[in-house]
Amino acid sequence: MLDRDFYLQHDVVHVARQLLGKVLVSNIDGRYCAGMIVETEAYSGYRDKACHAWKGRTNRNRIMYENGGVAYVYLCYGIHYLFNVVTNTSDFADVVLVRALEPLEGVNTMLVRREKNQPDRTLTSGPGSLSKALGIKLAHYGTSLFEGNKLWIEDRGLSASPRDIKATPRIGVGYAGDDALLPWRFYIENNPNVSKGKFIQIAG
DNA sequence: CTCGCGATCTGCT
DNA sequence: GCAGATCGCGAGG
Repeated sequence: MLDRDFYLQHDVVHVARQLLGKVLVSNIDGRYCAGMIVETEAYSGYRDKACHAWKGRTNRNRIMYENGGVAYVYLCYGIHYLFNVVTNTSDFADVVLVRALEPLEGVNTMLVRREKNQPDRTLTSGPGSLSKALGIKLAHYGTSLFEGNKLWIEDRGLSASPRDIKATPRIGVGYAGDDALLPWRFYIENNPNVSKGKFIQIAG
């Protein structure tokens, strides 16, 4: 699994790019699942209006201020659990949101959790969907990603080549003013599992 | 305590 | 394209 030093890197945007092609593994409720990360977004602490840390420390976001390498999970729209990786050293409150996976192992378990009969490109596409497929819930708030056995990330040598990585503005953060335009969403081009969310297009 | 709203997904049109 | 689901957070009284 990726070690502590990977998560302590200071450039969260770079980490978001590096995570493409890495493999997110869950061993939750006795079920093993793995998927290659194909879409991420970077959120950069108090400097970034789209980041939950922009308004300062609260009970919900307190884990973001820890040293990198733990999970920040929160409930969105009262329905979906969104999984983030805390990065950088303590007090920066940088995180990477994992937005989509390509299923690799444990597909049957994912199907059961998602209440589907057949795999399709939506099985782990979108942040709420992938959390449901992997069994990630609020109980995993603060889970260590480098010294536990529930949730971790591996480098299996699948990393995307730089020319296949595309950048766009982040999805669903229109309220963030100028920061909504930052090209901090990254995905692997032509991967069918990348989410189809709406985002603000940069002119040209 | 109340209230507005959100880093979404799905199904219907 | 659009509304509904569903609830904790965070601000304000």
